[in-house]
Amino acid sequence: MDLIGVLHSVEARLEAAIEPIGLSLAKFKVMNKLAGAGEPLPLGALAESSACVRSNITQLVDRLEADKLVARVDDPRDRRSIRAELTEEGRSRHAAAARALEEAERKLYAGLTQEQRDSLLHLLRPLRCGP
Amino acid sequence: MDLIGVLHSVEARLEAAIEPIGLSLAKFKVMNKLAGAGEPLPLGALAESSACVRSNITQLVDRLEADKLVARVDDPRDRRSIRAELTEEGRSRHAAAARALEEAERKLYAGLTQEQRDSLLHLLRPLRCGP
DNA sequence: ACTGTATATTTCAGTTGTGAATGAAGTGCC
DNA sequence: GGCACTTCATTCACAACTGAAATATACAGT
Repeated sequence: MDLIGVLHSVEARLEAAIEPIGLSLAKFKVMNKLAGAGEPLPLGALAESSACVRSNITQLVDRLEADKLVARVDDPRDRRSIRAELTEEGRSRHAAAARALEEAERKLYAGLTQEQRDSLLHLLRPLRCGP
Repeated sequence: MDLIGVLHSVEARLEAAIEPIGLSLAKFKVMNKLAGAGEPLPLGALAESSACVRSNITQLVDRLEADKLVARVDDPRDRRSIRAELTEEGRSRHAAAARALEEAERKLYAGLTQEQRDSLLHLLRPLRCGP
């Protein structure tokens, strides 16, 4: 149960790192996928790669669109599909947040040697996904 | 999978373990403190020991009260204060959830030796509560 | 006793998540 | 072509959280 405490404290630290940029971890994760893809992505693909429900992405993109960080673009080939695209402002805010997160992650792991980080991840592997 | 991802999946497994009992992890944690104290606790004390904001406890207790698992009792010594108390049903549901969580935790750690569990917790310690 | 000030809870608005139900659009089969 | 079936996104209602503002009570100091 202590694992959960660590989770929330780590998340809070990362969240705090990008708060001055006006982004949350949830918003950053979506923007990060868009930046990585380099092209507009369908909302369903975002939901799947984020391991969350579609309606969650709908609402996140709603807020990102209100922030003018992403735009919805229609897909001419499949009129059901709607793709999300980073705006110019979105790209620069994402870049700033990525730098801040890198720095925060560096500080986070500062208490561990590279060897310890590796064995931490190795020990965690058997915990993920049910038996 | 990264650190955050693994820890979220752990949380989801624990959540799933008590879902059949009709409890969430958030509700269980509050009830666990009440069961541990053995007496009604002020909502402010619950908020502090849960490391969350007071309004969150207000709403959690609202839902627990609607479920008839917890009751609000007035404090005659300080009429600002309201204390939460487990009902009979609350006590038995808490006991059932505690057993289910123990079992889930046992399964969770099944892939690791006792030695590995110890070193996992030891490695996680420096990640909490940043410098 | 009165006037601040601090404390305890609540209320409200907003973020992030889930799951069920809806509507719109593609796909396959007869 | 018409029908069922799936897939896409959205809407709605709710859970769990935060933080700001409101309310009620306690407890000073004067």
